[in-house]
Amino acid sequence: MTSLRLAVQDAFKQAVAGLTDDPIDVPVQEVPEGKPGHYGTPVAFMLAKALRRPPPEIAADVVARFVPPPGVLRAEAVGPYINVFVDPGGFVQGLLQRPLDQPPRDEKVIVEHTSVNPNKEAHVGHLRNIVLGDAVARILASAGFNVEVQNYIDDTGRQAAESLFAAAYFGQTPPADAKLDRWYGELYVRLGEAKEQDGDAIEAGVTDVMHALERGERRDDVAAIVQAQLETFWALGVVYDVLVWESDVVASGFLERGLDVLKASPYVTQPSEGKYEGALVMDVSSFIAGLEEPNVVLVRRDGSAMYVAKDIGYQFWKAGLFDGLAFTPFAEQPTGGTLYTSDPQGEPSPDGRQFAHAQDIVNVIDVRQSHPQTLVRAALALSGTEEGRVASEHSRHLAYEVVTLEGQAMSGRKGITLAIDDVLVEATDRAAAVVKEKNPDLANAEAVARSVGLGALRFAMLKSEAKRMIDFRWEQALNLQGDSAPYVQYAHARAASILRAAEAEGLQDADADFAQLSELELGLARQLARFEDVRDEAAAALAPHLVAQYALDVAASWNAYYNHRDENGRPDTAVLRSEPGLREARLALVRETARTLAHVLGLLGIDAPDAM
RNA sequence: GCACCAGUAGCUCAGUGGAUAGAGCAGCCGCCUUCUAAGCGGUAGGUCGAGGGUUCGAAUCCUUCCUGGUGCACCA
Repeated sequence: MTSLRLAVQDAFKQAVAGLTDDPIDVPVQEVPEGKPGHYGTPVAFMLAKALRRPPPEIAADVVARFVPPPGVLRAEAVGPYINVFVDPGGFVQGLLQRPLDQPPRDEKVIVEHTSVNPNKEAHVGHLRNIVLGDAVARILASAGFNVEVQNYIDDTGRQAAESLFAAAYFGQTPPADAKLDRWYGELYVRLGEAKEQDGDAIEAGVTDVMHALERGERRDDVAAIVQAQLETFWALGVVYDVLVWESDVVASGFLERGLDVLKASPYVTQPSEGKYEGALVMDVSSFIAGLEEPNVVLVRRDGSAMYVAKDIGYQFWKAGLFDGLAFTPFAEQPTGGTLYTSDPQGEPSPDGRQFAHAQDIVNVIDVRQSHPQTLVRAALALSGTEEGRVASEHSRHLAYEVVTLEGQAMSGRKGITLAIDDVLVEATDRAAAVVKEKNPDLANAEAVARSVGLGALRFAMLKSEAKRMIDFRWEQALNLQGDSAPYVQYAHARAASILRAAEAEGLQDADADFAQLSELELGLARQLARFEDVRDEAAAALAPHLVAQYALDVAASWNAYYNHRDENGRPDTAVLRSEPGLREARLALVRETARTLAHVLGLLGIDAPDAM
């Protein structure tokens, strides 16, 4: 809440305190369009029962007792509501130069996202995961958290083995200029088809490669695929702090140590007879209600661990309960920072960096994995350790719905996909065509086209709630008008253009006369003032769509202000043609608008060009 | 069968206890003698899936039902 709204709330509390002894929460909300006042409260309703009087009477009483804080002109009872009127000039001034990020606080949160199997190129289904995780990480950082982004590399899984084996099976070696994730992905699909004729031999070969992977023998091959995938993620403007390889997690003994902890739990048993004879199972019925089958297998009869068991060790490590992984730099990321990787030859704290040891854990994984994710949290909670219980409570699964392709489910195995690389090219091309048409003389047209195309794409993935299904259609995903990133970017460019002209004219902020500002400016300023609430709510709910929707709101308010006309239909908000004094005050508001728009877009990982 | 998610304007979606339920797209009517029309204004369009309940107040909370999606392996 802005300081002004807090002050209004306090003043209401003071006024209410004389009427009742009970401490009462006083909500302060925006007054709807068309009603008198700017901020208001329905608190009179809440007092009605205790005071046994009608709300409008109480509202009048509260108004009589209300002492306006600085910046507030007066309060007025509007029926049962109590509304206050704000001084426009003071309000705008209070907004200028406000910090848009929370000061850093000593609370670490790990965001695990992407985690694409290292055997194929990423498609638009993965795009949602990547963009969502990246936006959440940015929002959490802005809300003051110490954020560590992890990308889990499942290098011992079946998929990686299949792609590597496919190359050998078909006798292929990658051409020098091949993008390896795509190259292996195509072979992976071909191998799937070949299984129908030659299933047994392929199965044997894949198994051999899986064993080799477990021994760490094909690490370089997998790393080459990971490198190729990273090129795509970097092109999206996404960066990571550390890659965590499954083989390293296993080799570090986290699996065994996790299992040792669990074996001491009363919920974990190894039946000597029946359906689960010889397996290690966990009874999760006390954690998950309504299960037909309360037992979950952690370790198979043959001694091999299930995914859930492996993940428990990884989650324990994230929470700082296990140590022992070593790290080494993997790459310098073009968009900033060193990317580290787990590596048996590395060191525990390279360059003084300490990984894991997080208080909060966010796992960005699609909704179909909700069940196994719940099992992992159940295992942590039922481990019988206090640390496990805490880790369970502080880990959240950010579940997002799947992306379909023109109504069809995507499938890497069947080759029904749309690669991010291809979508990026198309997005940039479409944006470039529009830039050329709208602004043929634009200096850095190519860079702007990239920002606009990528922005449109990211925005399409973020503007709705994560639990909403997305059907990818070109026209919608690359929409350059309406509810889209380019709409917001354009609003920003417009503001930037005014600021450039003002600078060329040598206008000085010091000449601003804020007293000349009116209701017109206040409307826009109130929109800007919502930012802190939106940011903190989005961080708490892991909900970037709130930020995206807010970006649209700010752009719309600014565009409405920009185009405003008086009763005679003449523009009455032309900043640079305003009277001196008013002109500079308006300019300050425009600067604040541009700053807010750029920052909000930044939280979504979207550029804000100064011209387009 | 059990569990989770969704159902709001023709379409795609915002809005999770407060004031006449909002936006984009599609439709219709306007606005560039321009601080960038990738924009703005207006108009039309809604039994907020259905029924019951809680509340001064419900799209929002509870409950039953309907429809659609997903999940319930010694896979991940």
